[in-house]
Amino acid sequence: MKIASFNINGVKARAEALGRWLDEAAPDVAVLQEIKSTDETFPRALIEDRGYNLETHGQKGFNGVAIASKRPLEDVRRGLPGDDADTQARWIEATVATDSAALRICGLYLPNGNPVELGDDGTPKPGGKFAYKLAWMARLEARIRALLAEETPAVILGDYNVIPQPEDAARPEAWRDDALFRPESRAAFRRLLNLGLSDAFRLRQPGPGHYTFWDYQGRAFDNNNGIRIDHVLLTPQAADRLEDCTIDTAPRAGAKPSDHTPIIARFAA
DNA sequence: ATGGTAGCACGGCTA
Repeated sequence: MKIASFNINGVKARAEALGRWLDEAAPDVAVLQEIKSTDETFPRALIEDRGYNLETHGQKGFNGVAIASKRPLEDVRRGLPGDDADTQARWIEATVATDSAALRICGLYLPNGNPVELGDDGTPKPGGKFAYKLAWMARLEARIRALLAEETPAVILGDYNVIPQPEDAARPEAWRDDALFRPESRAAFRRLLNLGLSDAFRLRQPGPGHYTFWDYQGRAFDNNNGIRIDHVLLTPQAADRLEDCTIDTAPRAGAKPSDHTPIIARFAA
């Protein structure tokens, strides 16, 4: 059972690259971020013709998430709870039946948070993008607390837009004041782990040099000047079933790539 | 110091 996350940076621009990856990696479930498409304009045939069920949560121009699954998707929920005024499409979840137990899949595109704007007291400026990021992370924490209380296997994966540790960036000093690496962002991410979630990739692979995003500019991929910001977090019941977790760098090296590359977790049954 | 790249959609924002 392979479950993948891929920030595709525009589903319409990625038809060839995404199709190629689905054929080669053949994930059972793929959560997609930054589809940059409405539900109505999503090129569904790209996914469905390959035998996937598809649930989308899109918006025009920006953001947007989706779940593709070879098995049926049930109990689909769109939007992260906790703020009815939030119109950004960044969260979708659904249940996938497996041979052993049901898996809750939560796909997310966490706000970038730049530019970082702070008030005179050093706290995030209300209404700013950094404050929105941190507020979204607080809502995420609340949703994860509820998932943990259910004591069922849940996989919460996507583009977290957080560099957890210095070893997760080729040049951490370049990110020091960035919303992806600010202490507030890292602390909020750590709070999620401290609830009892596991970072699937770090359960299997320690050390520096493992990235999921390389900027389009400055030959960043050729120089492996990347950051690890796409993560697969597991409830304890999901971690019990983890077999491995790998970053698939092949799509980033291909033609007309996304600036992210997929991360894939494999589970028993 | 500036400009370097990309997507959406066709102007400017987002990353």
